[in-house]
Amino acid sequence: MAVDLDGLNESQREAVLYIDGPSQVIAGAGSGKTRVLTYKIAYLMDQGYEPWSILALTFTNKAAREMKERIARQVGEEKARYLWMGTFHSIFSRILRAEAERLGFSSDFTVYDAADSKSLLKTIIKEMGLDDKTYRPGLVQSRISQAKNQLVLPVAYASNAECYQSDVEAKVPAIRDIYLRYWERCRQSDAMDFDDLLLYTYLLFEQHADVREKYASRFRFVLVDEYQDTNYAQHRIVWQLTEKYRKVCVVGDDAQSIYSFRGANIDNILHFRQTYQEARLFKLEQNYRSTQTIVKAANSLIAKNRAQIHKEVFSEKDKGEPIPVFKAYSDVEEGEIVAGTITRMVARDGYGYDDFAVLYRTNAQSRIFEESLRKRGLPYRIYGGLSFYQRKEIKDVTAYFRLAVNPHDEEAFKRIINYPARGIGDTTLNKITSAATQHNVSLWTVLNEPLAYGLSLTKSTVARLQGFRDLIAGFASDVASKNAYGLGQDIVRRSGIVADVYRDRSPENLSRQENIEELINGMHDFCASREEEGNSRVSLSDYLQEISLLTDLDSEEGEGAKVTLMTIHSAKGLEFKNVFVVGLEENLFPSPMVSGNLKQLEEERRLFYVAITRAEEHCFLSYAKSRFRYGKTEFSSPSRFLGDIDARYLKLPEEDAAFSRTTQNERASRLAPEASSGISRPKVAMEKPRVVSVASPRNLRKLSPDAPDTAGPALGAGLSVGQMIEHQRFGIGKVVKVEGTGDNCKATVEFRHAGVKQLLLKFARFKVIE
DNA sequence: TGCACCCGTCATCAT
DNA sequence: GACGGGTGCA
Repeated sequence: MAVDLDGLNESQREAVLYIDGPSQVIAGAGSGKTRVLTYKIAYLMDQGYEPWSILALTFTNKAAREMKERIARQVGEEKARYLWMGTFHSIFSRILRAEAERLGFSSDFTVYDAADSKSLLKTIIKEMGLDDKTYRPGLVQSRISQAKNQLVLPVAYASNAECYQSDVEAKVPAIRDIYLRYWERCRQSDAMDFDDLLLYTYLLFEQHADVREKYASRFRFVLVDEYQDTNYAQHRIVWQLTEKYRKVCVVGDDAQSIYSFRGANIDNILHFRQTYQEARLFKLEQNYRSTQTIVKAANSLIAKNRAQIHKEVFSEKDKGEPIPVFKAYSDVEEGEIVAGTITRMVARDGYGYDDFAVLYRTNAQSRIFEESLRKRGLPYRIYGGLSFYQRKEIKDVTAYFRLAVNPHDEEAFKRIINYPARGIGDTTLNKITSAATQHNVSLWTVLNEPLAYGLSLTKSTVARLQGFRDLIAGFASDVASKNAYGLGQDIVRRSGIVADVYRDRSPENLSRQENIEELINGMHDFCASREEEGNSRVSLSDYLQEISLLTDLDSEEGEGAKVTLMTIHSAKGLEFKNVFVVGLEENLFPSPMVSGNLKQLEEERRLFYVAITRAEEHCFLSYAKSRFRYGKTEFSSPSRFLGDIDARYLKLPEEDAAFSRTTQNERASRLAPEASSGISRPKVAMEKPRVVSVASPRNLRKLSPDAPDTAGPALGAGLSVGQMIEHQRFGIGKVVKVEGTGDNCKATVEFRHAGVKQLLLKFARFKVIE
């Protein structure tokens, strides 16, 4: 089967067909980068590469999933599923678990998220008697993170002139000691933070030549997407894997490098050909996404940056309209303008709500838009900010999960040793911690024999500790035999969390109840889909691995078209018909934290470039003259970036037609022309998005202690012969038989394309469509 | 030891 | 506006 390359333009085709050695594809915004990657992977398989010998590293798991689906359409699902595709972090955590004992970790090691690592640093700083004002945990964390991204280990850090010297200058010389202790403590806890996932992968390959050779020869072709946002560690790992066979293709756009704060190094892409000297360079310059005006406006903006690879991005689509710049008098009015414009365009031009995105610099800006959209009844979804897994009650529950899988996990231990309250307070915990530090063992080890470690405790405290120990040990012994869903339910009940949260019906508790139920239901879905794929038992450990690297973007949630609200960073790689880039003010965008630093200022400009180039048909820019921040109203002036765009492509607010970085003349407080037409419209009553009924057990199962499992009608009761359903994997089919009750309820379904299947309703994922 | 309450502090972007 | 730490009382 030959891959059909007709859908590609000349330069795309060249980039796809070159597979003899290293190559670099510089892909302008909207130039079909993903297209090139998917075709190239399909072509590789066509040329005899086995799917499992191809490694493709993407920026988000969602991007990987979508790419896999696109490839599956070309080469078939049964081949595509064996491709190695995912983020650096998820792929390498898989490899690290397989090879964990080489590094002195167990294969069930915990992944510490940013909050865990910050909390551990706080503890260490306190233990060392350092002042946490000088040694701010956030600062220490970012220093250590930087070091790890540069592959600098604690010992090297201490003797590394550059690192240590700059700490001395910043008057924080003890960071090297904190780093060492933090490193040891993570190992003690059998835990890795996000940066460790890369650093230990590098060390694994560096210290174990056989392991490196194993993976270097397994992955005969390595592709890296968004290469402009890789850091040094990632760059080195790619080198370790490809140095010998030199089959590597990196794709990226230096103009869209926006993650330097996470250690991303734009030089990786600028200097790629110094690393791989024989590398071929391909450029994709035709933009298929946006109107000519949008592309030209973006080009005129990015031309103000100095360091970049020269390219001429052009579009042959419609010319399009000039980009309106809205001036609002306040942040609230900015929200009104955006909501009003969306309402108008939906009513007048027939757009759907999912054709709109509101992009901002900081998450804190989302609230205003949330309110203005809600006021008009427009459906929306916010990405980022406090994610589901960061909520307090969810962290409490998952701390139990983590401790069951890995009892040495210090952060999980501290979180729940006294939640729900069981009479083990700070005094006791401090005794345990200091004994653990003193003997270089984990908290769990001390808990097992508190008296042997010389803890002076009252009889009743010893009994309470024993109770907690037995509780966790009981869960731990179930990890190997029970599936994640069953054990998860068990844990929330037996730990006392359910009793605590269902104590009363206060609004906070109701929301906590809902969240915990959603978590447990999510576990059910997770187990069900893994079991449908043929895994016999899906363990709690599998579940934790899955969620530890999930991001907001990865969750496919909610039916119905919704307006997207997200930061520009999260919008990378996405596209929308209509985009609002909001908050274009000095002291906000560019961020005040970068003022004076040219390199960082250029990154902010690239960020703006990314924002504009997300738009296909219409792009809108806006700024507010005043904004409520830090508890008071602040006045602001328009962002200097507005002046960086060639005015030919903009439609400036009337009174600012002569806008050019000179001062604004203050007029009477009335709306800009664009604004008034938007917000004076009558409210439009919005139809709620139609939701089809979901016949999964999800809605029926409640966790309430008085009404365990038996609540709700028998499962499958809603399904009857003759109904049409849509199954997640088998597609549309007709129910021809329903038998059994409760957990054993089975349906026989004739699918249009997949044939006749028996579905165990307990596991099946489908919805009733008529 | 636990809880309620008050006050001071600190605010990007996120795998 | 949100959260953590400290305090005072049961």
